[in-house]
Amino acid sequence: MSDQAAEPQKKQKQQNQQNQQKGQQQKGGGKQDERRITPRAEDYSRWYLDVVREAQLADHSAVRGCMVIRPNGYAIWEKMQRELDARFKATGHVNAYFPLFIPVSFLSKEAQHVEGFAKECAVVTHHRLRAKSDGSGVEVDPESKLEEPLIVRPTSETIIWSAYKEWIQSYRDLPILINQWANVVRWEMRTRLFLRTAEFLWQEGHTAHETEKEALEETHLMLEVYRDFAENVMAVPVIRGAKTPGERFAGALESLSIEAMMQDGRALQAGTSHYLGQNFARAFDVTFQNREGKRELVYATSWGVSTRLIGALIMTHSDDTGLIIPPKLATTHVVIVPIYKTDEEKARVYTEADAVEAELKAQGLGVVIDKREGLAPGAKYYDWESKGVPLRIEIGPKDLENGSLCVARRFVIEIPGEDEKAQRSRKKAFLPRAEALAKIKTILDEMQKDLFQRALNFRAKKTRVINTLEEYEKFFKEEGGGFAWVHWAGTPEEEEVIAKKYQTSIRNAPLDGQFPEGGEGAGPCLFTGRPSARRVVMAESY
RNA sequence: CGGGGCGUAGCUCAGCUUGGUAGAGCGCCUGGUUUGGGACCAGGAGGCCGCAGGUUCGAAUCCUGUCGCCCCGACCA
Repeated sequence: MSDQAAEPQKKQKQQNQQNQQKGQQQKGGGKQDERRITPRAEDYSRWYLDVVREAQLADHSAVRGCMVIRPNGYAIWEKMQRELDARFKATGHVNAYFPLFIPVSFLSKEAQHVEGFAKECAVVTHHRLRAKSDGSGVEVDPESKLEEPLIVRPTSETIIWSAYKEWIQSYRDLPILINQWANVVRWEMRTRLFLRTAEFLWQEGHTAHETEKEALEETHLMLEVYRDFAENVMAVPVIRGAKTPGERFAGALESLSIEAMMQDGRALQAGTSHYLGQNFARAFDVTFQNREGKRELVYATSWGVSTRLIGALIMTHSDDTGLIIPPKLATTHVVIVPIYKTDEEKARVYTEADAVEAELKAQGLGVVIDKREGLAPGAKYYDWESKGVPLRIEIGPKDLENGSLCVARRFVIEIPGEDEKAQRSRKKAFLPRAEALAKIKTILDEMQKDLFQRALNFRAKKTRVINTLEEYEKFFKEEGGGFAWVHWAGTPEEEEVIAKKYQTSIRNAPLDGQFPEGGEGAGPCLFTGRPSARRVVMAESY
């Protein structure tokens, strides 16, 4: 046990030593020594951290479990916000803001809710510091103890429903369709940048409705908004479905999710939409007079996506060179790298680069000219590739002479067996200037589609309809795993047993229209043999 | 919370076993030569060796305590 635990450390140390030696032996050496990103095949989770670091998306902060989102990472989040917010508004929602702090007593008003979140709450107990008697700094002033402790919101259902109670009297006050952009804190034991951090940014929608039917429709509508965003903006294919009772949001009657497949075959829950029934209305005594004049409890939904989406984005598209940003989420679409030898060439190349920049900006594209001195063009290529910029335009003396532009795509769809050089030449094209400028947007659109198609192909390759336990075990233990479509009719207890045994879990029970060939219809549960009406998706997960 | 590991330059780490002038690579700064896939030369800046005690003529190194971080596990809307 202890040896196993020590193993990765040892490995890392050895490797660092080797790298160091190599570096010393062959100074200024080849690509191998310049490698800053661990290949996915070697260590997927280190690859992930390397990509985040090289693209300067985020850093670990001085606070345990919390990250600093750097400008490159925040720019992606801002784009996501803009796209999502427009979709929320288009479906009739408005934004508002509720407090960061929630009285402890609020949380406990909904029994399941408090049970789900109690173990990961940050608690505020005092409101003042005082100087230490030995002058060595400050300490909590015991005199300043709060009468009732406050928790830092892990989610806002309780504080929001305490407000809704004040707002709702009649069916005429419904529906309430509110979204909040906020940060929340969940004191997670183990964290990973973007995927699970103690504090994260998200949006949370909280709606109140007259009827169950209307609330359920809202739940499905927002799930569809998330699907549309994931697939058409992030280029991440997702499976929509219902969580099992054991995996439901604390306090929900139904939890819907979108699940995406990462490049290691594991599933990532990318968004959730919950039907909360009358649970929170009951907890906060929120009733309204309905059309028949009778008092009734309000029906609720909540739904959210978080900065975790950035993790999904990375693990769906990026490669061993670094980040790949889908064009629709990029703030910089094109980087221009000038190439020159003499000062005279430099002046001419810069003039052309400025002109190209202006023309592309006029098309509404984000453009940067990399005018850094003393960096070889190749170094700049690697730099921008690791940051995920979709397109690069190289402008050199050759282009000035020929009236051409060299347009290089960040990626092309792989052809099996193709070596790196061949792939590179497929990425680059010398095009007549006018044609290049006219085609940039088309190329970006193509790339957006290619990313989605590539992810879809990958998921298809790692998806299996499975009918026997032997096959199931083989799929996950020997064949690298992925999404297994199986029949399930077990209890929550049985679900836990299976999860422990195979390290897999039920991601969701997919909604209609998504079943793979041969995966439709009823059958016997894979684990218990009991009859099951439809298949669920099982996978290892993040 | 249990088990393991690590704190030395901005980053990755060596030095510690056997105490004696603080090191390497990358990065950074200056100047020059370079520039179509990770340039080179020369010069330079940068350290309370996590923190607090102790042993010693002398501590990055030995001892004690403490704080922090990472990994494995448990936990995880």
